[in-house]
Amino acid sequence: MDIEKILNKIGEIYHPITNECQQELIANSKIVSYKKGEIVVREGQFSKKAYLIVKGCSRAYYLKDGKDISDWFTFENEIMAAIISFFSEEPSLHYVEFIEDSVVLEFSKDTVDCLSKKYHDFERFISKVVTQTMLGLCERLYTIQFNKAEERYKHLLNIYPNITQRIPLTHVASYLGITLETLSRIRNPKKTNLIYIK
Amino acid sequence: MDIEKILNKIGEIYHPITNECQQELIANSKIVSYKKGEIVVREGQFSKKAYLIVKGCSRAYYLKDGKDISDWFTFENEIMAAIISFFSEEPSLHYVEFIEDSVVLEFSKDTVDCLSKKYHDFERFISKVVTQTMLGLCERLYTIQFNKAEERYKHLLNIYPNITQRIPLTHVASYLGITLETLSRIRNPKKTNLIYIK
DNA sequence: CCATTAAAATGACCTTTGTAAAAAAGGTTA
DNA sequence: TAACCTTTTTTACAAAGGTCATTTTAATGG
Repeated sequence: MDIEKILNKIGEIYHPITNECQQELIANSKIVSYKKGEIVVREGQFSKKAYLIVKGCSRAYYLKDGKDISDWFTFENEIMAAIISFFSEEPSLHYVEFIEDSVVLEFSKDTVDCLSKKYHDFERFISKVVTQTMLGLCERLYTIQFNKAEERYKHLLNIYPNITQRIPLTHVASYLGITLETLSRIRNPKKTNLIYIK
Repeated sequence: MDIEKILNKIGEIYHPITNECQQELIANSKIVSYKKGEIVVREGQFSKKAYLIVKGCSRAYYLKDGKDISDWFTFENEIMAAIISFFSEEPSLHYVEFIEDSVVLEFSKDTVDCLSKKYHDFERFISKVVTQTMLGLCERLYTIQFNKAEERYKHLLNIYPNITQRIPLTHVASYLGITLETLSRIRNPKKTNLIYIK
């Protein structure tokens, strides 16, 4: 598995990382495999780790009144972190779980800070990641603010056409801010009412 | 009106800006006054301006099916921008409007980029602003994802206890993702049903 | 201070979505 | 393959909140 290739790939998406910097990042990271269902961060913990997904996928979720609510998903070439804990001095509200058997490049906030100081490119790279994340959250807020369940689901399918092949529907539903039952109704609409109108 | 004081203030909140950098920022900015109701950015425009509110307040909103939906508000010592247009090469989805007669320190994305390159402090300052904005969006998403109208309103009052003194209720309602009527019901609950139970 | 306009509250009604419980469909393992 | 467990679908019902029309209240300009 070719880490350089992946770093070049995400460099394209955000901001290119120089070779030297890539090497130093790799030197300060480790490749780790996780099994489906493994939880790497729990509520209340302080987690300063980031996980660049090489293969597989993961989700962040939190418990509200005991209910599991998914907050976001990350797939190949994306970075997962317990965002609040990673960027602030607060404990995590989120759990982070791998949804498939996964391989990740794991590195710490310390490494990020250190490389940011040393390599201007890396600072810009991180800044772009954060900016893009912010813009993504804007869009999600937009989607959720005044859209009906069905519009939200369709919008999600636009972005991740086959998300339902990889993520259980329960998680997709809570991510959309709706219940599993509502999602199920959307996916299996009834025709009866329409047919019997005289 | 003492701009240095305001820059020190927001420096405290995010990351301190050196005096030299402050001066250069001021030299590349201008103080502008806007009247209540003035719209400075419209949908479809490209806007690379940021507005540090010295006095007054503003809101960003968008039109969905012709309906005015407020997306965020900024008050004294906060920075307003048409976030999408400012940070990406996309045209703005938002309108930006001043809700009160306001005074702002106005500067451009070019100035931000230039100062970021020149002053490491400033780059960190901006990075913190973006990071904090991102975390704020996370929290808002959290509030809106699975909370009832009343909980959302109370949560907002927690953060901005007297927002209703400055922002019309229509805008507060759409910001919360609910209708004005629903907000009105929350604020003026009926007691009748409870009294007449035999 | 009145006239006019804009903002907010109210009430009746209806749609959407949540809740709870049960059945069905899929997966996994012995 | 049978037994078990998890995920998804289905149904009936209830609650929350949206829509529309109307009234009340507040704000603003002559």
